[in-house]
Amino acid sequence: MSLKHALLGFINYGPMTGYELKKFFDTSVAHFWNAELSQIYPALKAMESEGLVEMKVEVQEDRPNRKVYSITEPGRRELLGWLAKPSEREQVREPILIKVFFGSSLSKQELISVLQNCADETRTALTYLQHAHQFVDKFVESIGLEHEALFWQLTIDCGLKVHRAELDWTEEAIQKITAADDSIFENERHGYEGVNDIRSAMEALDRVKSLMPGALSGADTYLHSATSPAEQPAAKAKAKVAGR
Amino acid sequence: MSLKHALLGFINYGPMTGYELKKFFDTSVAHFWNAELSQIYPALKAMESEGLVEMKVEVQEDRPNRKVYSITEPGRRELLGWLAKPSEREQVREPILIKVFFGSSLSKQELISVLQNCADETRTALTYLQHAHQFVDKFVESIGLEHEALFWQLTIDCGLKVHRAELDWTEEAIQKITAADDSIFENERHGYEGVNDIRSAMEALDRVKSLMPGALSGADTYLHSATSPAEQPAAKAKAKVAGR
DNA sequence: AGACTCATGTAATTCGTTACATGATTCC
DNA sequence: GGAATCATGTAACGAATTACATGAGTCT
Repeated sequence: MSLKHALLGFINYGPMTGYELKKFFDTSVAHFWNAELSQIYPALKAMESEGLVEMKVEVQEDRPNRKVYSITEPGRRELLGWLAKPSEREQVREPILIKVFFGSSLSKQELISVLQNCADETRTALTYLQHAHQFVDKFVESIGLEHEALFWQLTIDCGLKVHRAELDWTEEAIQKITAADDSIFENERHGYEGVNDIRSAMEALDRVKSLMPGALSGADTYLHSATSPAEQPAAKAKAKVAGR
Repeated sequence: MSLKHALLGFINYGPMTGYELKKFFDTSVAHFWNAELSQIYPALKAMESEGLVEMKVEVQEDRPNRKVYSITEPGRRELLGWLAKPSEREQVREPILIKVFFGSSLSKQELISVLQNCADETRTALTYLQHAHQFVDKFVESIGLEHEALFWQLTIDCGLKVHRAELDWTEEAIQKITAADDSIFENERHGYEGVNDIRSAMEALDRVKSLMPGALSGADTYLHSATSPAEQPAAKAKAKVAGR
């Protein structure tokens, strides 16, 4: 669970409230991690009962009281341990790729506008990240946290690179689709009746699989392979080695 | 909810069972969408009761009966409607970027090995996708579905481009970190006491924000902006225009 | 007058993963 | 003899989003 560790990371900068944590999230890691207040408050409570943080109430007259959380020694240890551990990857989920995958059901124009829309959003994201880069520069200068700048900027660089690649792909995809023969679209209206027999398709799958031993063995392996030996209890031996 | 639509997409190829759907998922869209059987079966049941698919039991002697689902007219309409609609983006969550963001707490060596590990995983994913590309070629040839090849390959191309960008970033990050001054690491052991005062940091944030009006306004905007006018009930007017 | 900021939460719901349950057959 | 394939599910749990609730103070 990364949320707790992200919270710990911020609280490690200095004691703060849930409300302030939300602000930090929104102005710094929003492009790769979101957290709602309704998630932050219970998380803090849980972390307190686990002894990772301590809470002190700051009484206020005119506004609601503040609950200020600070990190404890076990909390700091937990944070450092997690930071140094190899990263679990989150399962990718890209609705746009589902649309492209089944694109033969759409008209050429429909598919292109879906992609166009996608490209526009990516451009917006890129602009945002470029601003964010400048923002970090100014912020770091304003408060004197030059030692953090490298790390913060790196996360933005990652977003920029990945989004540029996405945009690149989207534009290329639009070109390829534009250039494609009309007959591959709107399959239903072209008398295309789907795969006549699913079972023969499945057999074809198996045939090709056996032609390429190991090729797709990674399907389930390559994603969740935070395979530090400690976490892979040898007893289970569930690894599907399939052909290697 | 994209899962239902992905299922519809496959069932649109031809009638099939939950078990077969899982196989198709694993050999075709696994790199951008995962689905467990325990999720597929209830989803199919729900879709049946919504009238999007129809089910027929195929009795078998030696093995458990098969429940074969086929798409209905409303189901096909639902699928086509969803495919043509601009795509919702899923919120990105990248634990690795949290680690980099708080990288100043680690030693240089620790951070580098986390990234090294990440690079290795990305390389594995790239290899997988290259195999997948060949796999699709052979499969398409074997069963004669040339009209689908373009779409299927495009989804793999996307994965390849994005992962190459990720790898690129990771390697660059490792270089930058290697080159960085040692003093920015293991901040706690360098007498770094965090941000002395969170409140002054928050003020600095606000100051820089007002210097760059609109710069970070996109934080919440740029992600979930599947802003087809129909879905944005003007009545709410919740848009945080903040400075523009 | 209406919206936004500060500051806390709870409850409901959705989406997804992991674990558990069954049971014959077939492959090594 | 043990594992994998075929074929269906349920139950528990976890993470995250959305909606709902409260209420004073400030900004436009």
